[in-house]
Amino acid sequence: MKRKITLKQIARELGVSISTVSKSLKDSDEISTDTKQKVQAFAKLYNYRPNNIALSLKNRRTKNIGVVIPDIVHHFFTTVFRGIEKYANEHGYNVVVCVSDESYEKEVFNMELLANGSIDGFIMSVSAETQQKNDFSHLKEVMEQGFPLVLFDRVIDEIECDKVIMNDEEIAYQATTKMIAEGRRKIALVTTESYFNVSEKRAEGYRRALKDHGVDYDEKLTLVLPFKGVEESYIEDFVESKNFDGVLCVNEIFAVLLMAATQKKGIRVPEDVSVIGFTDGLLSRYSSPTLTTVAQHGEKMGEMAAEMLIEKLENEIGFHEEEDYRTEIIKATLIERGSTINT
Amino acid sequence: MKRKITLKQIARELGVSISTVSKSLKDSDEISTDTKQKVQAFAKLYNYRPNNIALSLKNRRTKNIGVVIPDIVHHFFTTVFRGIEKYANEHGYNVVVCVSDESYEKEVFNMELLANGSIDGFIMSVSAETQQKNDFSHLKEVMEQGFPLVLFDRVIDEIECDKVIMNDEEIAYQATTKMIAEGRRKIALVTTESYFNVSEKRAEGYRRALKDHGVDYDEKLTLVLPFKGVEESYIEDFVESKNFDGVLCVNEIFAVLLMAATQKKGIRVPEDVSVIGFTDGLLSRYSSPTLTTVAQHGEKMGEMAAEMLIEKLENEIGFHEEEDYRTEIIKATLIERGSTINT
DNA sequence: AAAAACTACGAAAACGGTTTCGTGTTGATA
DNA sequence: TATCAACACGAAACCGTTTTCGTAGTTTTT
Repeated sequence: MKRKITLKQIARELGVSISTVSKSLKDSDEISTDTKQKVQAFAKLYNYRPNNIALSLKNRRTKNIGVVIPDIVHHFFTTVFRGIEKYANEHGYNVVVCVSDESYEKEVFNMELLANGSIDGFIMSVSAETQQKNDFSHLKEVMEQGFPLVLFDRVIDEIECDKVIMNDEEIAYQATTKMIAEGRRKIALVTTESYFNVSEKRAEGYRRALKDHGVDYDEKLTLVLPFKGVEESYIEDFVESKNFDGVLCVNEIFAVLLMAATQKKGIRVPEDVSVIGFTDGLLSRYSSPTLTTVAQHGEKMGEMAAEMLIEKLENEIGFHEEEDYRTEIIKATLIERGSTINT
Repeated sequence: MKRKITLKQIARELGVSISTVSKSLKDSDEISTDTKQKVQAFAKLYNYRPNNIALSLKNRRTKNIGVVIPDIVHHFFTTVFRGIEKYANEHGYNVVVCVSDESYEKEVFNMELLANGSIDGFIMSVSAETQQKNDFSHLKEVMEQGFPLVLFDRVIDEIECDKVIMNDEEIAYQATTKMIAEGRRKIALVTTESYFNVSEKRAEGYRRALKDHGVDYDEKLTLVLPFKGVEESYIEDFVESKNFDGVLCVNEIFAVLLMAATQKKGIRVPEDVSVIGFTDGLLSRYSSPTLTTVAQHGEKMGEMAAEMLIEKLENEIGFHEEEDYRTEIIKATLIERGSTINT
């Protein structure tokens, strides 16, 4: 167990001062070529690497970014995370992840922990419980302490900071419009209880599309499912009792369940009913028929979020002009597969 | 932008020394009750929290653990990660994640980065490329530097360290046996190119089950698919040209693709063919029919790995007895669903 | 009343770096 | 020859803690 070598040890070994070693390794021209070469050779031999912790303390920056997300076992968040990690890594940052598990308390706890020096800034998507409670003091707190914050997907209007969101309303509009173009006139919506502003946005796009194209909006054709613990019977009952020829689902699970329910009843997809979902995950790609779905480009969102955060971090070093916060919109795209009639 | 308050500031404000403040906050009995109360009240008022970086430097431990995995957009790794994060968080550790993306170079690079003080120990699953190259010097390196290492799933026999694996051979044996019990006699295997020891283990279990039950092993009934870029036609061709009444697939994607191919050809699952996969992800739960599959209990693996690592970390503080490395086996279980005939 | 023992606190080292500011030794300049 | 700049390096402060050890001042002991 040989601990990593330090400047002090090199200095002692070579009979010079710590400063000389430090400067030599930075190739400072304060030091003679001779000495520099000697030090550099020695350092190389012993595979010297500066200690990150010491650097962090000195520089007051850790080169770590904190990611706080509600869930990691979830395709969308996973892809966003992938984008963050990728961009961060390419730019010399490491990523510390905390999962809030949709809990307000864990979210607050984790953020406080990270804010005690572990990271330079936050990227997060707030938990369901936090959205319900409508309490964002922990976010304000970290911002006041000078931590840059980038919110993605589940963002908070009342917090002023950088944000990355999707064009939920618009893409739902497009998806609905596509079904109308196929000739569908009785289009259903399967959504979740909506303290999620994203679900709400999607519903709005859906309704606007109906309205714009002169299709009647029937609120009975909207099925609202609970956030946790969806039972298949909810969907089967809906399929049984309602009459529709198109469905927009706010995630791919609902879409696949719905396809299974219709098919079970002998209703064919896409001949009798068109189905469009959200999230381009495994389910969409491998269901039968394959699912036409909204690709959210999570990885791109993650990269964008990381880019915005890192830009703030690097600029902070310079002077502090007026805060200007951006909201970037990542455009979702509709991927046409087998559950709709493609033109 | 009010930076966090430090001991020094409290000391100055209260006209005492830094040591006194530090001791007061630790409720040391070196300090008079009076002073302690004053300091504690002040610290509370200004919400003092010790700086993690300074603590790390002082204590030579970061309370961070490094997780290096090949992929995060992958159900199994995601669940393992979830387990790690959960256990770590409950025990006061944060988790830094690096994704190797199946690349040897990234794996080495990330580990070196993390080893410069960012973390206290590693949990990892080696990349495909590393397994191919058979070069594990970076693992030996970090171990020599005194970092505890826990390997999971894709472990390396030649590295001596703590390990967490699944009983792949045994569960494949069980799965195959189950199909034999159903009366299947022509059982196929769909697997990946096998520099993955896990795939190999599964194949072994499959073969042993056939042998033990007197079923002929026909090597033509084994389909080996590439690691990346599987095309559906490979599977369809296999279904077309071979004759089988049961299939064991080493992951759920292969299983779902295979079910789709058979159904397309008019072969029914499970009436004509039983199908069993690995990984209890969304696909297995929402496919039609639902898939009988091997639940790998990734979360449990993650928790176990974290537990083993943290135990090593906390014990290190004491004295260093003989190294004793454990290999824990997480028992996979067979989840019976609609793609097999359940008894 | 002198010695011993507490009490309550501060100075300083240490963790591992970076960086500013001397300073002794050269060689060149006036 | 006295002065000065350049060169090459070292001392020390600093980042924010913890912890050991020293020490005034007070109290107890003999």
